[in-house]
Amino acid sequence: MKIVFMGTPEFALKSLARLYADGHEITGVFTQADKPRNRGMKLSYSPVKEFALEKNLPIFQPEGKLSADIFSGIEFDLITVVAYGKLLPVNVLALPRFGCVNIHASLLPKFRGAAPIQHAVLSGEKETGVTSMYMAEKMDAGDIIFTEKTPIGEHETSGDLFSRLSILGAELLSKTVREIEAGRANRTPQNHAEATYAPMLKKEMSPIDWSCSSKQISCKIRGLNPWPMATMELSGKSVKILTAEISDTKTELPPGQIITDNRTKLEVVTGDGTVCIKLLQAPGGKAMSAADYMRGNRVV
RNA sequence: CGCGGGGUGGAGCAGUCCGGUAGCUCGUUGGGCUCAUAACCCAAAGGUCGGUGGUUCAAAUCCGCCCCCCGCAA
Repeated sequence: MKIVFMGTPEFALKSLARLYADGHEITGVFTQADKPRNRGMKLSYSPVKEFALEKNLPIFQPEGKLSADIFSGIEFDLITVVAYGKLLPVNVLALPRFGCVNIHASLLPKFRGAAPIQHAVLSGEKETGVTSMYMAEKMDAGDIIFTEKTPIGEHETSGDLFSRLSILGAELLSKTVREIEAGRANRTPQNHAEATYAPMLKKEMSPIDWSCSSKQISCKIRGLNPWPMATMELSGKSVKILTAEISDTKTELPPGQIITDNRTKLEVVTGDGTVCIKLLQAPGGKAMSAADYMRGNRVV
């Protein structure tokens, strides 16, 4: 099958690599324009572009809105989109014979939008997954083809889920394309009434509100990891909390109160209990255990 | 040259502005105390202060260049 692949980050790379490995003819790879990134602000290629370069696939990096004429010189039966970062206008959706297929990292109709994985963790979901669908004009609102579920681990971060779901997503895309080719890909409309939205995360979400429940705080710490990370004030600095565990310490102290022996244990009172800070990262420094941190920094 | 923070015994930090004996909290090792201990007391080992060149009687500290780490930006 001749396929145009559209995607940008690491998450999409797994899918592209899978389609390539499946032997499909990738007639075009669309990815976001190169941007200055990272320390030094050097121009960097997206993971998808790196792969396309390596495999000598034709690369397209249109800026601004997509239009149908960009596709005029390309032969393709299907467009697949995985975390591309741009909306496809209707006239593009109508181009391919087999339609446009998208992999979305949630169990649609829940968590439509840019950050489905993080929001699944943030809201304390027991399970999430990946969905393949025929794309519609509205974002993530297309008819569902297949769904693959996976439980969210008790200690799992967004980053952990990202890597697991990128593989699940690649497998699901592989299966979806296979079934489309065989004419067995049915479409099931979403129940739009149950749709929820997962907007891009913001840095302002970082500070922890200790009046929330321990459970909510745990979800926040895991959901905002690896970016933008949950933070708290510690010895006058904004410190990132990498991992923490809900502890069973009983207390009448007010939320936000720090309980510590200044040596090994660092706990903070929440709305309904306490959480124990395990790994943290001070400004300018590397991640370290709470015990390491307390060797050189006063906490209370 | 995008902006900023940092590199000091095994760990985490202070000392740098204003050059002059390598410091703190831990850890490690040995000893002591104790019914006992991750607690307490005593002692010891462990450092080319990221590298390099320079200034100086003297550099962790001042100046030049280089390396590495972290954050911002997504």
